[in-house]
Amino acid sequence: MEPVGYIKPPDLDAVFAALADPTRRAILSRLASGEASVNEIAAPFEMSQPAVSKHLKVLEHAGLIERDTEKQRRPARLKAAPMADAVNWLEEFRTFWSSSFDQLDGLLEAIQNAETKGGVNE
Amino acid sequence: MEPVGYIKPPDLDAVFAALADPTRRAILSRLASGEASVNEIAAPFEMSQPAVSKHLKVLEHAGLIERDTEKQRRPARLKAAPMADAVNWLEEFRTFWSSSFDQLDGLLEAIQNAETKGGVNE
DNA sequence: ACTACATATAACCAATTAGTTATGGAACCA
DNA sequence: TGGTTCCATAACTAATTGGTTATATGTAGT
Repeated sequence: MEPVGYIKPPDLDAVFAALADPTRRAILSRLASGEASVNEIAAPFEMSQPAVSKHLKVLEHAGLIERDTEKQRRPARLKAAPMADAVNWLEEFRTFWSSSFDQLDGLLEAIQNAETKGGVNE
Repeated sequence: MEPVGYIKPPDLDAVFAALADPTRRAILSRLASGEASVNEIAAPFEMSQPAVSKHLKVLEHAGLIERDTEKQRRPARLKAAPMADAVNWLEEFRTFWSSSFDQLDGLLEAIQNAETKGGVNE
């Protein structure tokens, strides 16, 4: 049994890998407007139902969806929490893409990092 | 020649795939504290230099790093812009992970989405 | 009991990935 | 000139991925 208050560390490998496929991103977008059955999810895609079931399994494994079991349908519902983990990791780099950092071309970068003890870690 | 003002569409496939590997994320974190040569990057890892060169190629292809050429070194520097594209895509789902959306268990979700015309797309 | 439906699973396949070792080539040092 | 350092490339391999078709399973309808 897990200790009370246990929080599983975000599996960024699985989350980013799940997000790396356009079909899976489309599925997530679809689920943002409500849960859907496998066939409903599969309809827009030119691909077999088992292929979609596989994508759903990848998404579920990454914690990005949940499956229900009602009658013979197994609807999927969005679980966006792991996306927050992904964004949290990316946010550590915000400095580097905002405020036209590229123009400074790494000048401030060196200075700034010389006086911060910490760093960007996983 | 490209038209003036042309903006290449973000290749989310390549960006997310590049981020899906822990070695590559560690490399990006390393580069956040300044550019580094291939050997400097490779040092902390228990893996051959060619393996690291491959990772760098993946990161470069995703637009996440740039390579210089000075003397015989080929230092890599962080280019974080594609991370902003990734975050932008993820931000569309912020509603679903913030404000304890999970507790509501999809109740508000259905209502809210019934009255918004648009949706979350790629 | 038979049929249709919704989904999962198995077996297979081609392409990609992440690593390896071996080698090549350019730049520096003596 | 010869050796060393830095890096890239080639060739190979094992594992993973994303798809297929065929089949199995559970549920519902008649």
